Amino acid sequence: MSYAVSMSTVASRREQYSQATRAALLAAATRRFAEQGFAGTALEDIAADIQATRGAIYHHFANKTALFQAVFEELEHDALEQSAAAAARGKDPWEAAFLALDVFLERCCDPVYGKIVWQEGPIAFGWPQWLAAEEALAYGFIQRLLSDLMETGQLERQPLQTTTRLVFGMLNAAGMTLADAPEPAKPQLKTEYLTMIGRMASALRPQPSPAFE
Amino acid sequence: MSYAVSMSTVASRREQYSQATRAALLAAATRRFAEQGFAGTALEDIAADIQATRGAIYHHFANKTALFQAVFEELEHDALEQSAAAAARGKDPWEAAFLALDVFLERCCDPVYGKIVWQEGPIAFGWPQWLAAEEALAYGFIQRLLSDLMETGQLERQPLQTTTRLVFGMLNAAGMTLADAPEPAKPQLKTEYLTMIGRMASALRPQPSPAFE
DNA sequence: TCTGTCACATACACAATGTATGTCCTATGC
DNA sequence: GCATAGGACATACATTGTGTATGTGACAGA
Repeated sequence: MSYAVSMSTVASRREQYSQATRAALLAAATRRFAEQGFAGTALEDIAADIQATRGAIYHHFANKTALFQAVFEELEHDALEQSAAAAARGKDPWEAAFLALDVFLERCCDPVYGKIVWQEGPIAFGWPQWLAAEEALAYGFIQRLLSDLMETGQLERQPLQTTTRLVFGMLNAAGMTLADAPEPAKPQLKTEYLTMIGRMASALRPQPSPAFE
Repeated sequence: MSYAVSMSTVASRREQYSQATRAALLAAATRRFAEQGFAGTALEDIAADIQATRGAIYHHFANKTALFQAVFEELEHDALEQSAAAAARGKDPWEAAFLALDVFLERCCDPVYGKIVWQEGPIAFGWPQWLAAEEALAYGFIQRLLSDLMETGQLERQPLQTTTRLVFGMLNAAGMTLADAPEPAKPQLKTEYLTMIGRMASALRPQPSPAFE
């Protein structure tokens, strides 16, 4: 190979190896956590997948929860980026919200994402801390979308927190269900959730005046 | 100890003592699980609360999960009974649903119920098994309410499973939030959730002129 | 080539669950 | 009454998994 110095600063040989094992650990942990859950996964097994020992894990991560958090944040960060990109393509706040919703549901059809972020997340962190983590991620994103809708008068001015939590709860349900569903049933389920969530959210439009769109 | 007056007919002295410790274990476990969570509670501590040892626990329950399940089912069974009683007072399916919702939200203001059933439940059982347990309890109850509404033409005939999961998801969010909320904020929050959930559910009423996009 | 340090491996301490066994007390048959 | 069986626990032990402390070999810099 060539002198591929892709990193900003010189990536010394040792650093490269180190980052490679770290990435491998993340990949192995992702698979294990998705398949066996957080509690059901022993760090020993993750290390063995890499042909390493738990020492490697504890060198790179403070503890089991920190490892899970790294996995979690990587997945959720990517998903959020995709949703945000989709939302940006919307011409108005409503279209933005629906585009984001569509991408989100699509993302949840990946069982790894759905299981880790929506099922195992609250288990690993505990619900309150999971919600706290989400405030900076999906939850916060939803809140901003809803806030935009309210500010522009396209959504009835309801208590923002409560509205956000309810929408979040619906997405939660959708995500978990899609993550658990058998592969062939997913497309059908996805459109069902898309429609129904849309209907419910539309109930909060100022004056439903159905004659006009 | 004095010669206690024999209570019910066939309760031998040993059985009485046994049932008393079992009940005490349930009470102690309920408190511990609610305060420290499932994972954060050691069986040793529960036993110590009763001035007993873990042997007593393992005599009455198969394992830690079974103990939690007993606590869980006791709470959820009572809550469900109250909701069902409220629903029975409704004159039509819609009123029944709203009365049940009101009682449910009130019940969630008890942090013990909210924490154990809605927060710790999925943690202790794992989400899929938690949902499976709920199929016979709150989840199943909601499904019957919605099914009634659809059968009588008071709710648009939407996919029942999907609708149920979404409503369940909203109740989930409401329950968790109320369980976590500081005491003085609860009444206000409760009315907010009552209103908003009502609004969203009403979006599924058959509309004379449905708006389409 | 020497040395310090980084990336791990090894070894150990500890906490918690679950199981196997022991013990006392109560109910019951004679 | 007494002997015996079984139930309600307590005690002791095995196992598993996390987290920490210490050791070691390779790589970078001098």
